[in-house]
Amino acid sequence: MPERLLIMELNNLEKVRLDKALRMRQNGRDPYPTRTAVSNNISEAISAFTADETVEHVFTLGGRIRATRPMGKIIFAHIEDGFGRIQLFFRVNTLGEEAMKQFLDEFDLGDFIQATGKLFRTKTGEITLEVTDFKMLAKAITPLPAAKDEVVDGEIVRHATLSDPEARYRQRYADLAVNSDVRKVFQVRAGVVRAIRQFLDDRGFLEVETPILQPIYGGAAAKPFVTHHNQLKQDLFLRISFELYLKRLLVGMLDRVYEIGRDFRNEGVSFKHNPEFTQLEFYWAYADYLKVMELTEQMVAFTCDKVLGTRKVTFNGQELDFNPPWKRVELRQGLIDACGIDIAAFPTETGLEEAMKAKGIKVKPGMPRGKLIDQLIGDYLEINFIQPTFLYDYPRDISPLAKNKPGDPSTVERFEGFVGGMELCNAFTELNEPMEQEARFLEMGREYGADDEERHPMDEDYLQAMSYGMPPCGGFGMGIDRLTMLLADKRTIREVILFPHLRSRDEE
RNA sequence: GGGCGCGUAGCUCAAUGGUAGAGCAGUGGCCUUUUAAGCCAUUGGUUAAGGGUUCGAGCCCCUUCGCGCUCACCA
Repeated sequence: MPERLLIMELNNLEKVRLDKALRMRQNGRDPYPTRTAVSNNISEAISAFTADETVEHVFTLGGRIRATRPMGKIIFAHIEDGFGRIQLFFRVNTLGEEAMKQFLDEFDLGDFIQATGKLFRTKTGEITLEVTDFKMLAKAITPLPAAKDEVVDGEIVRHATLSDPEARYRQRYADLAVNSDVRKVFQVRAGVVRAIRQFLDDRGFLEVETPILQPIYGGAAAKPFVTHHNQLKQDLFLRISFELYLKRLLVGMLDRVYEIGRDFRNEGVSFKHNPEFTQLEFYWAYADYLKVMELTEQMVAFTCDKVLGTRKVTFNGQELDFNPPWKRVELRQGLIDACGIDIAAFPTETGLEEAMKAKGIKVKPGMPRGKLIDQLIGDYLEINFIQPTFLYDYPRDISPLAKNKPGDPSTVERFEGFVGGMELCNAFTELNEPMEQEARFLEMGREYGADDEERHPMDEDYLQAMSYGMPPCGGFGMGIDRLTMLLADKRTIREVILFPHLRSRDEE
């Protein structure tokens, strides 16, 4: 075994632990054995014992040492694995003095240990493993960033545990090892994805995968990340949405498709934005945005049932009720009620800009009308939609992929879902007319200008696909991270992403 | 990118411009039903990094790095 860890300058605590590992090896004990004899996880052992305490239960358990209480001739300790926590009881009568000394000399908090013995209850009633044999499974050189723990009312209370957000995100492994509530967040997250898959699979949707590396990006107004294929000498973009590829599949008669995957947007980070995030999109032939609205309510309610067992969710100190139907607010009327501006009365950006200025709203000059409306939504509506709410019927000029509302050329059939003051999802009746789609692309090109990174590039192959005929359909996109935030009661997206993006540390 | 705040021992936190401390962890002892066990003793610091003011800087000033909040940006 090498006697150093070259990547790290070891502090005193780490040197002591490394010395212990080296000493173990010298004494013929492997601090990192290849195999274990673990028979069950801790939760299984406890369940078996409580099911029938009259018979003898012998287990070999593995886990990290979380607390030790040596008391001379006996030692109490707690170990924890991914499923539970249990007390160990070491006694000189059963183990002998040498083994007791070995435990005290070689084992530290955070080490992985394997312990064999039978379960019993101490006189305070705690289920405990009386250890007859034990060995090191993996020595921890760096101490876990936590002191001891205790159990108060069934909850594990870790004292002086890692709490600096930067350290927690950079060393998420330590955060997870030490803060079991963080582990729960990611169980919720996995449950969300599992529930959504089940919901869509049950309704005949086909899960597909489309390119992440795209020669032309589209489907959203966002700045892309750029990369390069060396051999093909071709610039490629990391996708900003799946939309244009998934809708090509409807042309190909895959009538119901969905994808859960990663989108990348080269924009600022915030409590609800991470440069890469997980998105669900589905497309549904022969449906429209009204049907999608209903399916959305059902899907989210189903997810709540599966993951939390309730549709009433506490988020940010407020109770959210995910029972359908969600509140429905028409965009134009919603803005009239919220700020007194009727966007239909201002068909040009200059008119709308004047109206907003008249209300004392700060407006950056030269914004297209769509962006002005977007600002109104953000300022007056989004933050106030705490309970699940659909905002519907958007202006055509901020929705280049959505289909016109019949009889109203300035409005498209689009809705966004808001919960907890935050946009959760976005959906529309999909534009399936190639001539109109081409016109929209050209308009967007004019609106933003050639130098605006957010302009929609013309995707000629997408128009080619649509020209083969695309069935009428509804489409939908939702941020998985944001839904997880709501169900896990986390106010920042970084809490629901295992390794959120952080600036690189400058190491000289 | 702008504004405000923060960065002290492995972890959690103290410290009027005047000798950098505590609890836990660690180390050495005592202790056969404890549970943040207890008791005695004890190690541990380039106060994020660099520069400046001062007799003297963790504290005041400047620069840099990182993080947080917020504004801007963000279909």
